[in-house]
Amino acid sequence: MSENRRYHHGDLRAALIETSFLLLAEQGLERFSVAAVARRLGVSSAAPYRHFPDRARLLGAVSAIAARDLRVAIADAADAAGPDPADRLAAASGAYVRYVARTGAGIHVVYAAELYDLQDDGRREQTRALMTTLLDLASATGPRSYEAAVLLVEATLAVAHGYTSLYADRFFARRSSTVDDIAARACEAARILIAPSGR
Amino acid sequence: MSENRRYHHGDLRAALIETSFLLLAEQGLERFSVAAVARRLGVSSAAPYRHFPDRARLLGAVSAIAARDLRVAIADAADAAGPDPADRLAAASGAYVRYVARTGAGIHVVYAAELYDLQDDGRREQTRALMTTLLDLASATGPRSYEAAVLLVEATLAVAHGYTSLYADRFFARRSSTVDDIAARACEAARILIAPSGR
DNA sequence: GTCTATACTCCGATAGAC
DNA sequence: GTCTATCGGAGTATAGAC
Repeated sequence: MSENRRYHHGDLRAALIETSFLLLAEQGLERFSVAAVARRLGVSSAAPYRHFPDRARLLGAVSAIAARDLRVAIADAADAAGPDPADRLAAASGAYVRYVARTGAGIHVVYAAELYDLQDDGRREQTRALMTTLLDLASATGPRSYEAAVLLVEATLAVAHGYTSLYADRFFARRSSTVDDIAARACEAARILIAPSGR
Repeated sequence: MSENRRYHHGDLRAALIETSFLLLAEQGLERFSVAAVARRLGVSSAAPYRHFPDRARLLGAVSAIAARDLRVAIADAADAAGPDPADRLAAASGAYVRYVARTGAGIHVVYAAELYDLQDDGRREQTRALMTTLLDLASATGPRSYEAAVLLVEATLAVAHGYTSLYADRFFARRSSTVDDIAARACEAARILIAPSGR
């Protein structure tokens, strides 16, 4: 897996997506570029355009996979959290922090404004499934209306995304800044927001 | 105040900072460029470098002013919120949303990683004063340790920054997406986090 | 399917005229 | 203090050879 390996043979399309995740995690969406991905893979800057017509399509593919993996991570965390609906939704907040800290592909990538016009049914499906999973977790916490469930999902995501962004921007002091620490705090905060009086 | 006005005469340094805020609010830190600021002001791309040696220094000046104005906005909101310490700190969350939605200059600008090495005493002073104001508001909510106050400030900022980021990324549905709506929700969420049992 | 080469655009920054 | 002009570098994307 050396840096200079050529991808004459393998599946460059998959490798491009994989390396895009690495670069997103390392440098964020801000500095993401198709050219840097190609460089990292040791292929020419033109090679990616055989597999993706433009930058947005590559990011769209990354976005779809991120939405799917994020949904799975959230579902797994909810299942690991036990039967209490509030605990299950709160666990989604912690899972979000961990997934996005590891991959750099959070809401800002999944729902990136620059991908808004992109026609990509696979991505649409994954983003919708992600939101459905979150709404189901929220609805399970009580006899809430759809609007209330949306608000609760948004609050949970806001907490998770806020902690994740501050972490990515290196706002937290070194000592208390492991991913698991931040994830635990995001989870705890979400738990309080979901059911302030409960527990 | 037309687009084509020349700034031969006036205070270009101040105009550069002012226009930097406009561009940050319009396009975010991601797309901020010195060249675009110069273009907007109708001066050459070289002109800004008579007033700021490089891009980081211009952003540093913006950062210092943002920290100062944000601190004032937060202090004013706290005073308007009344005597209850929890209400006062929660009001900081709403003030953050409103200020950053208007100016684009939030934590990610004030504490931008790319400005970390910047030697700028004025900016240091403003960022420190901002944090002091927040820590004072947090400490007033109860007999907390310094560490607990830091955690509370971080939670308040995480909520505010999360809502603000989601708003900036156009994540919220059109209908419920006025700045004041989002600010109110951030304030309410912060209020719950600060004193879940209170009120 | 990947390459080299290239065109285009944008940015940060500098040199020197006025 | 601002200008014009320019350099070096980055990125997106395309054309055409292999």
